[in-house]
Amino acid sequence: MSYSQTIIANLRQRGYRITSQRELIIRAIAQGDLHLSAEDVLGELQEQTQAINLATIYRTLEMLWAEGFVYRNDLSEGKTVYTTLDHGPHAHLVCRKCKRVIDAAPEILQQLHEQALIRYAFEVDLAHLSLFGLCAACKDLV
Amino acid sequence: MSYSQTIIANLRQRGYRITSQRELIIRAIAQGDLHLSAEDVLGELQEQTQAINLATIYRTLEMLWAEGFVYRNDLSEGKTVYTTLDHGPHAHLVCRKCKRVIDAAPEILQQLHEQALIRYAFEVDLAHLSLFGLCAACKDLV
DNA sequence: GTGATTGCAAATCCTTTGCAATCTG
DNA sequence: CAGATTGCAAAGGATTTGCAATCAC
Repeated sequence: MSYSQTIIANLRQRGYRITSQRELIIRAIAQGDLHLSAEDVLGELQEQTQAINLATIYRTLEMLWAEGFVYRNDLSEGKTVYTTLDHGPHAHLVCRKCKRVIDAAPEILQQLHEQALIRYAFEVDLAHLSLFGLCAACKDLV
Repeated sequence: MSYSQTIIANLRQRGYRITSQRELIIRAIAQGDLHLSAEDVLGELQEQTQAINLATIYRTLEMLWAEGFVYRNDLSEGKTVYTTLDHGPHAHLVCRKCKRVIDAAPEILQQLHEQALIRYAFEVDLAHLSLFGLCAACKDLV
């Protein structure tokens, strides 16, 4: 069973009605490794000539988040982006000067994850990570 | 020298002009351990009957962040908050269930810091990093 | 059928911007 | 004095909301 189907089955079980809109939105967000904003989802769906109202997308994403099926991240770009839970862990390196966002490989988080577990029995949520700092270009300007 | 004075001296050195508005904003944000939004800062200043335009506060906070004097958190819903912390670098492990905050030793971030530099030439801000996840107690409940 | 969900448009909220007036160095 | 910074008001962009129409169960 694909992840989007898992989500749908669970939602039905919890009493939510599965409309064609919800199905499309869930499929869009569950398929990729991307971080999608509400507007991104709209874009994805419009490519398939499936017109859906933005407000519906906002409502659905909010619902999926509240129900625990997607993560919600604010990348300092002014808009909220969502990802599914099976999206592999990785960090966002957000430059505080030029606002560029670099997706970093998950390996750089390994030791942090291990050490937090060993020292504090704390399980760091790797898919939630946004790290601020300075990118190469901006660092050199200082 | 107080931390706000340190900031001011540094800014002057970097060619910024120190206006009364900037001084007030810096004092407001440097004084507490709180996370303040632009509007919060306005509130603080209005208590002292110091009227400052919100746009100025936004511009100043943005500048202070870009220059590395304040930390910025976009994790809370809706609006951006800022903080200064003059004490040593450390990570906050924030449990997303019970909201408990564990202060972690900076060493657990070492490899992450190094790897981000090596792979992406990205300098991660180590101080006042907030990492979300599950603490020991809450992990066992799941 | 009935209550949940959608679409639409207007409303809100946070943040940014253009520009003339005002200050700092 | 020159250029940086402010205030103001208007613009901008993301997100939310009220309400009638529509759809899932």
